[in-house]
Amino acid sequence: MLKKEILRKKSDFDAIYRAGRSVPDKYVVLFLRKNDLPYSRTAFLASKKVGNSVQRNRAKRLMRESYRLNEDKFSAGYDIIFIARNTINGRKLKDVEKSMMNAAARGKVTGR
RNA sequence: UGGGUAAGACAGACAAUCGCGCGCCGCGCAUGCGGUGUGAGGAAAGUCCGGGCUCCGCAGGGCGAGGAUGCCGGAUAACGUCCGGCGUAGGUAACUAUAGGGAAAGUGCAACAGAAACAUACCGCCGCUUCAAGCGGUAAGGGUGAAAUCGUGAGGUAAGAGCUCACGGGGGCCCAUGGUAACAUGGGUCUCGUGUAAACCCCAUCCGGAGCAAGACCAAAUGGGCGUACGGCGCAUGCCGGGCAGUUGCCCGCUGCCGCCCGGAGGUAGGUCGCUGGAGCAUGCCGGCAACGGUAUGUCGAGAUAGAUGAUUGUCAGAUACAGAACCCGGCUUACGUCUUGCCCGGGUC
RNA sequence: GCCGGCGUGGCGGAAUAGGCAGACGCCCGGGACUUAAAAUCCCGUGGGUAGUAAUACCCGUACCGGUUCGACCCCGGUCGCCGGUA
Repeated sequence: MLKKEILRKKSDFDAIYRAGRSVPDKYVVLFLRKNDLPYSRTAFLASKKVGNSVQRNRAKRLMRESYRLNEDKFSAGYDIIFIARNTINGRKLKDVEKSMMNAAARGKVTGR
């Protein structure tokens, strides 16, 4: 994942939360918005509700890995925020991956 | 074999495939690509103490305020930490805990109860005047309280009282012995009424403040400010003049602009440094009961910036709790899985 | 990451140089008034045990210890919540 593909500006986050759509699922919630760029940008978040720093780190890693394994299935040109829910604790990669793809399909960002 | 107690170790390993941060090498204008090396903890946590480092303040020194610490000796860069002792408390024991200076320097407080809480006489007892009652003596007995004039026995007395004596207990002072010391043991002598300083306070020692979001450097776009280049009138939209450009070359007229550009400053977004080689780690030897110190040899073990260690499968008998570096060290405290060893108490067997 | 503050019944909030915890207001429950309700007035209101009851005892100030005769208060530690800081 290249550096330019990581969301980091507060203005970008605000734009996505304000103008984007949200798609909840069992373990993750997606916020997404078209960005008019030839590539997609992503961010992986886990709030303090998820748990301590070890649990938050693991949640983000599982989401990042799920996205990496399925990156080719996503359409380009979207800003996507992946947010972990506290139900993610103790889950395996396969569960998270399934939940993410489920949400992505309902958000209509897969295809191609 | 059951229970207890103390000390210590580890924190899954290996293989395969996919993937991540950083360093180095090669290729490439570059985004990058390939190779190779390396990559979280014993608590990384809480932020409770102590230092380094940085900025601010400060001539040097002293006094004061405020805060911290508080048996003795040692260790250390320093500490409220650690080690070895002493006293006290708990435990059958191994062992553990300990903010443990000063209450005859002063002040405050001690609710309720009780006569009285720092000086005191309610009941009682004794004596006298005397019917009750009053006056005086008394601290043995009763009663209150967390706390009330040392305990037991004898003498003594009107009744009593350390008033006197014996034994015991506490405290002050002096002496001797052991110990660097705290202190311990023994003797002599004096005297027998509080508690609280994690209440104010006194004494001794220590402390300037803020923190890596400290701080240093580079620095875009847009807007604004300054300098240079444009004058006058008007509060101002504006008006007059001047300059430049366009309108075919020139003049008038008309239109547009009053700058573009340049210089330097500030410093936002962003970036670079600070950023990891240090009171470092490992092993051996020497000194010390120990904490620790000295010395020799070897060695370099994260440095991210939305934040890098993950996923899947297999094997090992089985398998992981608490938990993720964010400037760096020394401690303390708290959370927590497994294993080893010493010691203590009890039970069984020989 | 760093720096501060707070924690008391169901709720908001008192109690403070240590001495009867829960004042006061709201909510809630019961009663009066009313045809019924609202408003108003009166009473009750932390938990447990024993008791027919009056009442008695024990535990309760986020949690765990310490100092003290005695702790919401003083001291140490833990947990949770809130705020500030680029």
